[in-house]
Amino acid sequence: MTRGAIRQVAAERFFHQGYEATTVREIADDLDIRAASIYYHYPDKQQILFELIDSTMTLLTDGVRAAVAAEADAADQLVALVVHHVALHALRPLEATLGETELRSLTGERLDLAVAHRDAYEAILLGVLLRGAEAGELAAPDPKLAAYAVIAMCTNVGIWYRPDGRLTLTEVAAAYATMAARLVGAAPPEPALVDRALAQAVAAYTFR
Amino acid sequence: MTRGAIRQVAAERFFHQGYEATTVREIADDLDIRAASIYYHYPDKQQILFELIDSTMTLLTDGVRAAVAAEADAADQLVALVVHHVALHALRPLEATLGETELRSLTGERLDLAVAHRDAYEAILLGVLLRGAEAGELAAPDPKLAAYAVIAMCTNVGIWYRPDGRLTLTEVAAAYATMAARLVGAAPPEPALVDRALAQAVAAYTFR
Amino acid sequence: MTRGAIRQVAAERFFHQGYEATTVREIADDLDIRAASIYYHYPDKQQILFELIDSTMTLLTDGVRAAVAAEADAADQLVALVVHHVALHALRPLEATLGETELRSLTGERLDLAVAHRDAYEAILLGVLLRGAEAGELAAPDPKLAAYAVIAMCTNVGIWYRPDGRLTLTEVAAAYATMAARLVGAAPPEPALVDRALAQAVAAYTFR
Amino acid sequence: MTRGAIRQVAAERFFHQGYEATTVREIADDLDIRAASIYYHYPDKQQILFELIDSTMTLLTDGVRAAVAAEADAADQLVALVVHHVALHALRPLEATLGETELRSLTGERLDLAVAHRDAYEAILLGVLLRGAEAGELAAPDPKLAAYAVIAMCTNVGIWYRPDGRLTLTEVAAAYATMAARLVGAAPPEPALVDRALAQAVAAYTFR
DNA sequence: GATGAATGAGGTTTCATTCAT
DNA sequence: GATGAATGAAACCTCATTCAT
Repeated sequence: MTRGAIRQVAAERFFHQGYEATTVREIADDLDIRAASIYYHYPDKQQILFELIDSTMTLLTDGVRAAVAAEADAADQLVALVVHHVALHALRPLEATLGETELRSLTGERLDLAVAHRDAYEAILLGVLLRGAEAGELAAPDPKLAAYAVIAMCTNVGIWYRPDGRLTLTEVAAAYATMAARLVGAAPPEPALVDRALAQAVAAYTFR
Repeated sequence: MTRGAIRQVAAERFFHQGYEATTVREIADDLDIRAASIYYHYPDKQQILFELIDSTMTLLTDGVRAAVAAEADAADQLVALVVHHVALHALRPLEATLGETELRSLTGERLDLAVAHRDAYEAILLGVLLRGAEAGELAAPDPKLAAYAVIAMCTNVGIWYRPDGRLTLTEVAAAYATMAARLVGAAPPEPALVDRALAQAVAAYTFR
Repeated sequence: MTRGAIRQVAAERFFHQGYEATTVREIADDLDIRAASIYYHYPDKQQILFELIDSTMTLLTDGVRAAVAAEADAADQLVALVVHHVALHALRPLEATLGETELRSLTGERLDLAVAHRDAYEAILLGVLLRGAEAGELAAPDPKLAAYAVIAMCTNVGIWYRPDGRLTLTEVAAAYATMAARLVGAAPPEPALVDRALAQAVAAYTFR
Repeated sequence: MTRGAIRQVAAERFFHQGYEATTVREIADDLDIRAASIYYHYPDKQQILFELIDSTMTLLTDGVRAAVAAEADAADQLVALVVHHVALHALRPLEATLGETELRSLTGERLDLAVAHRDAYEAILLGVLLRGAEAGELAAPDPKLAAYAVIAMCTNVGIWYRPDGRLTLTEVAAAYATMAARLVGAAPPEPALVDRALAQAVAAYTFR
């Protein structure tokens, strides 16, 4: 479907050049259609970005919510969340990264929606860390800072991960789960937990 | 000096709106001068961005190199580096963040220079982690990933830190040093080490 | 019939926004059909305007010709013409006004036809005034100017008249007949004459 | 001055083609400058139209207000107003006509201002007719309709008047003053009154 | 009869940049 | 040092129209 194809190539361009530096004509050229045709499918350029950001955020939030609910301990919940976050950014780096880097190009209601979405996501992680701190399971110097740190380091995966790189996705996910766990004073996760969460995540975030 | 004032307000705009979304006229308006006047001081818009990025990267690299050289253990070197990185991004968030978010707007030789600079900086951190791993002091799952993770999480400070926020710069620096140390399997740093490194950093990165 | 419905809503839009500012899509939207469907019924957008203008001009010219022929005195002929003109613009303001305001959007042969039509209509009025002047019945300062003035003032009715307004159509027609008669130095018309002409006009210009 | 020259050629185009059908490029081409240069002088195309309409309306309102204040009888005031209105539309047909035909292309605050202006002008005429009716000097069938009729017929002058036409401006003004006076049941004006009002109007509305 | 999809042409506007003063 | 004026290039977006289904 043309609509999806437009989102696809737009994601590629937005990721590499940025939203502002990408022209509608470039997107059209990539698809061998004329710029005007883009406007049959989308009301404006920003809507393409919005749908990219919104759908990916929904995907991640839904996946993470389920993964967190499936674990009992805060430490395990953190691991599940990290594995999901890393997996999404490794499997769909284009779309996933836009939610961070191109948010500022949204305006008005679209910006409000995306920001609300992002805040809700951060609240999930913060909730885990706070409950873990109360239960004495986790010992981050400061839960809020730890939440920022974990999200920042995991989001970064989208920028350098390559499917054919030095490390497999499993290795990367395990490494980040370990780093995140240690960062908040918890023991490294059982490999089985990482594997289970990763299987879920891969199933949820792989398309086509 | 007008030249510095231009950099100042440009940094503000680039940080909040992005380089592409900022117009030369906006920068001029902020200074109550005319857009044409900008071109007496800078050959083009990109040069403003380049100087902002280049000078800040130099500042950080120089500061970090000295701080690392002053410590013997890899763990202490990591702490010193983290404190410096956090301090720069807390004290000069505008310029420091641009090196990450707006790099892609540089082109040609200016891009090459900035990328080389960034790579050199990452090499410092990676060197510390590798030596620490060899010496058995540090136990990151993977030094390269740990380097990425540490940089990403510390750079993020520039986005949320406020001088009048909930935590003092000392508390933030200590928290990040602790998180970074734990992340690579080391013990939390001595407060004295953090204080010493922070004092250096504040002296180096505070102007005017 | 769709063809008539298209003319209907187009008239509404053309009247309020102007021909140029009205899009084919707006017309289609008003009818809950797609823009492409318009082109099954009309070869192009201009043809809709042309038919609107042409049919209304024909209607008026025919009506006026008959009404004028039915009276003997120039003064009575003028009154009959004014009543018809006012009645058409009051009863069918949308279409009637377009002949004045949107003529310039026609081009080529369609413009020629419409202009010829308009000139023929003006010639009827001018003929009445000239014959009245010759016969000593009327005393306009200048018949040509009087013709322009009478048409302009009567056409204007289409812009403000509302069926549920302060004055009835009969009152409006009588007022304009009086003003037109006086303007050319004639006595105000017999009410019976106005009523007779108006009855004819209403019968001719009311549809559906 | 370029600003004035832009208004000048824009008026020409707007008058003949209509605002919507006129492109910024056409205006620029007429002046042998590039389309972008228009935007150094005007923030947008609509502002050109607005200034054209606004300045002409101000000119007319001021002129008419003074002319009306200078006469004692309602009949004389009507004559003065008609002479001014006719003179403006004869001397500056382009700008004067736009206030009628292109008002609908204004939007937002600019529309509100222009409409308020037009209403204020109509109120002047209506005031004269109402006072004349009360004093028994005038006998229009309906003052409000008479006001509409007078304005419509006089505005129309802008469309056909040519400086080198069959009639001089004095003759045209006298003819319209006579028609307007008769239309409201008054005697034709003294030639001296017409001449006096016309001299004022010509002085006020002739530039360059 | 109707329409989904596409598009050529072109419209308004923006913007970095230039240059004479 | 500064700027008024201008502009080439190009951006986003609109719109009447076409055509295969």
